[in-house]
Amino acid sequence: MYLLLAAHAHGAALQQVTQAGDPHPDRPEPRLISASELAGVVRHLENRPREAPPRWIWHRTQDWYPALLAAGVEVDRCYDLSLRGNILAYSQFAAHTEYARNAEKEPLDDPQELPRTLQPPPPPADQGALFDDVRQRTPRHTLAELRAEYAAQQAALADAAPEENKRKRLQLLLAAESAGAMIAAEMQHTGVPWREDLHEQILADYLGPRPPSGHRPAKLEALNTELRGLLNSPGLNPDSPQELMRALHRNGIEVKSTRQWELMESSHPAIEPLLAYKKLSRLHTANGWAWLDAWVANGRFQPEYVVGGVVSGRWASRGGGALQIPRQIRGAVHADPGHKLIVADASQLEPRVLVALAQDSKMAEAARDKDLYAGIAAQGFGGDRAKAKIALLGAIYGATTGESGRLMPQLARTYPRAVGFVEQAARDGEAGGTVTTRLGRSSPPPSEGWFRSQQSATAEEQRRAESIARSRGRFTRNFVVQGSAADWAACWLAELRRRLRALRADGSVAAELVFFLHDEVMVHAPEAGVQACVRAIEEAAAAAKELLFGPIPVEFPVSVAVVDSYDNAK
DNA sequence: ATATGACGCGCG
DNA sequence: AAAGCGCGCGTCATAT
Repeated sequence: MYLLLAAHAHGAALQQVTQAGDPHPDRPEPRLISASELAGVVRHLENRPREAPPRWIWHRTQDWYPALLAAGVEVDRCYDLSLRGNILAYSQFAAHTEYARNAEKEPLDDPQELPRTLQPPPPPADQGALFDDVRQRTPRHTLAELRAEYAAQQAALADAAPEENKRKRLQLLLAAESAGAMIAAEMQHTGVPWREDLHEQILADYLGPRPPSGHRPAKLEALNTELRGLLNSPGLNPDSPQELMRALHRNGIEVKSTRQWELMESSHPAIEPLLAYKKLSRLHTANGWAWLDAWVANGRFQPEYVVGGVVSGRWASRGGGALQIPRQIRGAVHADPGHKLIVADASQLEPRVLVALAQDSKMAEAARDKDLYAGIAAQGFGGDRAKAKIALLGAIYGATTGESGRLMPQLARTYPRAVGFVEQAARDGEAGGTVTTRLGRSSPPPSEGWFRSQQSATAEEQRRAESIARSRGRFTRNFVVQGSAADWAACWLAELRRRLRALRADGSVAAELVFFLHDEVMVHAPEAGVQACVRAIEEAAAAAKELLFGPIPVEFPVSVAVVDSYDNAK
């Protein structure tokens, strides 16, 4: 059952449609629901006995789902038309379709002009009078408009490239992306279990007692005093890179920047306290008491995840730096009493994805090892694991200089297919072309300005043009691997959500997904349910591999840690 | 006073 | 040790 949900004057409008997007012949007429009724109606439709839950079709999951979750209502499935539209508008698998031709494509160089086939968004259905003026200014999508959009997307999908299962892959990507949108809202609603007392203890250990706001903590103040003495700069503010640079130069420390690694080249006695200051200062400003006040409440850290926030398909986040929780404070992420944190990580995901994409059977042999880098080292680098890792990551990122660049020929000799694959992606990008992930997410085309930049008259312009082209080549080279890894992770996450919901539904395990970071998930589970969850995580990983690549001999192992505290996970 | 960009550093 | 990719965010400095 496919149910369209659109904002309406005082609530929502609901309409049953066919899979293709036509009004359903049995019940073609829309149904109007007040905002206060909505959660109850959705709950009812989700829980009808002996009936499969509906597939909700809405413009943006973020506009509807948070309010439903707040009312205690989860939904099983949805299509997020906005996210689907963004993929379909660019996907090379659907480039020939009418949908792609009609989509308003803006170059992605300007983040303000992300293409939205449905723009602007309708306001949340449950917002009060505060938003009334906004509502009047932003045209909302009617049911008819949403239905037309959905029908157009379905038509594009039906018309997508059939060869090598590309259509199926694209369909899978659209479903996984929509599942991701639900998961993002659910994880934000649940939040990461966060012990404020443990966080405060960590801060006290590193920085001293909490200072009045606007003041440096004791340990930072002491280091600052020491620095001022050692650098003969009584008024120095080490937080100012310019001041700091001048003070360093006055003392004969000739650095071009104040970056850590450059400072470490010097053996001046001020360097050690300076690096210590920078480290602690970072903790204080990024994840100190102010952060705790702003982002943690009632024992939970509830960041917003932005699905589709990265062109490669990775998620971004807003608020609290959710994707950068530093190791220093991971001890504050702590399971509730009687619960465990299950932290699972897809080992060496991107290199394994490259193996599968390139169908490099030689590298696949190395990937049979639990430690892929060790396998590569044994085959082509005289057992030197560090070298093998640097070489392989360099191939994925497009390293040209340094050790990584020097190791490339050696890697290419042993693995011509894998290296050839990323080289081809780089050449496509350098030529202004587009590359596509396993499931059909394509890189944005270059802007017109990019093509203009490639037309050069003078030798100087030519050099500049080549540098810009190479930079784009590094982007597309990385895009296919990072993006296909994101494809895999999206399927992993969606499959895991399905399994955890099943465990919850049969009453056996009340486990929740609480965190996701590119190739890592965290599940918060009652102790008795840990084994079932670990199984679900591993099964979901195997399912994701099968969905993307079918029965190929490449493993995607996950390493699972069952811990009380996140800092014990790795 | 507020917006913007560079820098530096956290994460994968 | 950083490098080659993708991000968010706090700070300082500068422009408006």
